[in-house]
Amino acid sequence: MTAGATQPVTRATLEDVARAAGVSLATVDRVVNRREGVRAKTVARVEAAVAKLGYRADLAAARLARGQTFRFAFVLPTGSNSFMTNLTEQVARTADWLAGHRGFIDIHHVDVFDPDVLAGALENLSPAYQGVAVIALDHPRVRAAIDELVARGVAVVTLVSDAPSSSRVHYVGIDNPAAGRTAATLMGRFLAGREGTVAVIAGSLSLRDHTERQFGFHQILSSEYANLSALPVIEGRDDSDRTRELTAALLARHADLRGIYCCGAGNRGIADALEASGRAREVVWITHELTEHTRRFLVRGTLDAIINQDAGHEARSAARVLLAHCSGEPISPDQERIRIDIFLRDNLP
Amino acid sequence: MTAGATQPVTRATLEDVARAAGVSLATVDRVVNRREGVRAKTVARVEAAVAKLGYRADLAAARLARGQTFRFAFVLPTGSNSFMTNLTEQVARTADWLAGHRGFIDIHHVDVFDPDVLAGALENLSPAYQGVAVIALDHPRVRAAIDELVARGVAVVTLVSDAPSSSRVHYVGIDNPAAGRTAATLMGRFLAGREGTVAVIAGSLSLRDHTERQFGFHQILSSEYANLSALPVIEGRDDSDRTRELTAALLARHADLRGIYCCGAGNRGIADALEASGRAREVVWITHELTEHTRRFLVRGTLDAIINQDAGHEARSAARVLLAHCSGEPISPDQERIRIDIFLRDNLP
DNA sequence: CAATTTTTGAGGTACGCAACACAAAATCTG
DNA sequence: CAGATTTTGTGTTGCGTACCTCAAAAATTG
Repeated sequence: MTAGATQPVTRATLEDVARAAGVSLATVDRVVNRREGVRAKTVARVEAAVAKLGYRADLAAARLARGQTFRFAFVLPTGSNSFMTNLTEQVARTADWLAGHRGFIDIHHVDVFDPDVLAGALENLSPAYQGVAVIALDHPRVRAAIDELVARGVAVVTLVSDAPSSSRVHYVGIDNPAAGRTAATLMGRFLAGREGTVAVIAGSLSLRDHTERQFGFHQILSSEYANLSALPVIEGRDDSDRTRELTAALLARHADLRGIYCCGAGNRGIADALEASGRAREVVWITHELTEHTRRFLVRGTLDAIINQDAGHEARSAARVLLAHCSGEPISPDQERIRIDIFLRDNLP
Repeated sequence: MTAGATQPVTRATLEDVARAAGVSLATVDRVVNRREGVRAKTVARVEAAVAKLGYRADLAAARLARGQTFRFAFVLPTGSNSFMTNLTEQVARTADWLAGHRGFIDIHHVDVFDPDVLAGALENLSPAYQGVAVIALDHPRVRAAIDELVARGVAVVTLVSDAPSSSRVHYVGIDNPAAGRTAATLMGRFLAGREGTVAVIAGSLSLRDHTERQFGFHQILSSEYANLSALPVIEGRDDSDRTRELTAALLARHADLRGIYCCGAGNRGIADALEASGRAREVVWITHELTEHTRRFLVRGTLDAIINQDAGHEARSAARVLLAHCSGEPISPDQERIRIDIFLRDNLP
């Protein structure tokens, strides 16, 4: 039958607590906001009343009274691959949402692949920002720039690509080595005992996320799937044309090529080369990031699986974390953990 | 270099808009809240000012001024399998969050597997609720109870299990046929051409979600993987002991059993039987819902993949949808879409 | 143009809390 | 017990919006 505690219809206010505890509003305010100058005995009385009435501060009223506003900068790449375009749009949507909560987001586009340019952008950021989200590069100058921002009291979160040795307060993104391991397990299981070689294509090995994925991939492939041997990593520079040529060469050179793992962009080139070779159905191809292109390749059967990070989730999470950090609220780690999504043809969103 | 529009530091208020449009605060209020009695020309002037200043209502202030509070009921099963226990906890956490936003959630536990009991519970729900989230059963009486609630102006969302023919405003959960298809694709690919039989274990075929998963699974298995033939569906009633015996019998009877797909609960029974048989590593086992148990089986290698729906996401999404619906705000479909997660050993959260 | 209707303005209150000033009471000190 | 100190109470203001009343101005009508 219907069970479950029924709560009061109206919420208790600070005044209710004051009345219940037999003290004044000011004293209750001192207790709840942990200001000093209240005897331990009185604190206990107030806290008892809070517990008894189930008092919860009205966040809307509190925010209004505090009257703080927040300004955040999102530093994103100028580059325009599908994932980054999508991420930018998701950040814009998040900005729209934040605008209703006294928060403003400015999007700054810089060449995040050049450490000096990126570090320079971070150094020149207006001091008006209370928080910064940045697609980081794990480079000394960038690290120093982040550390300096943090030292100035700015909340910095890294987005998609981390700088773990910096003092950023949070990393919003996936565990890239784990993503690589996931790809390797899928590859190994899809190939189920067949012998041959597997190619790994990265955008650039100077990108921490690509390197980490590649590392995770090799780790599992070599330890668990002795039937498969990995070819040396190829750098496609996230460019479709270059990647097409490299893939075509691979296919021509290695008759025993069974799989391709691409841990960066340039997927259109791979698809072209695979389909041109006529071996699209027999070669297992696994790549990252769900875009309109990769979706098409997956549906068509050229692509076998997509490892994805949800850009919308990342944008919202970064904003939430910055907001929570700046207003001293806790975050719920559960909600902010970015998952490694696996998409097959059947579970595409 | 650093580009990107820099926004004003302080947000525009209603007064700013009034000043800019050269009208009074009252008139601006009439325009933004779509009250009547304002000339079209004036409306246009005000709207121009709103656009120019980029005015956005301060949600905190608006909520405070409106002074509305919301009461929602979550109707959850009394049953205590791991997934439902987790869901209940996630709903409790969500309630905690909502409490800060003038919203209250009462959790009602009922036997959702009995249509009459569930319908009765819905019918007897206090009229004080503006919204209800329910793990539905697609049954005429339940449907009627939902329709009546909706007719009374209550926002109803179905959670985890849908009643598509009812007039609920939203379904928070995964696409179950697609989940079944996903499991089948994984099964087919992991078995990569081997011949044999595959068992399907459901909780009960009277549960819409189990039926739908099973349907999706068979659909793909029969059309794409001719090497595998599915055995008749077994009903384990989500009970570990019963499922253990059934699984043990399956293993004994079918030497060519290559895979097990479980679209319900009772996983501990399957694990026991599989491990006792000594065929745990060779039989591909795929199941639903990440729990402490299934996680253990996956890490150990007995279980090969988990199809999951994120209970935390579902609880939060249900609350957000109800809140948005009751306060007339739009929802962002993107954020409310519950994904079909695939977990392998490597991408466990 | 006067009478009527419509539109606009001025002003107020309330929401729940934060933040502050200052006075009153209680407690402690020598 | 006077004086100093700590603790508590009273009171106020403001945040930005919603919603209300009543009067003034403007537009429309006969």
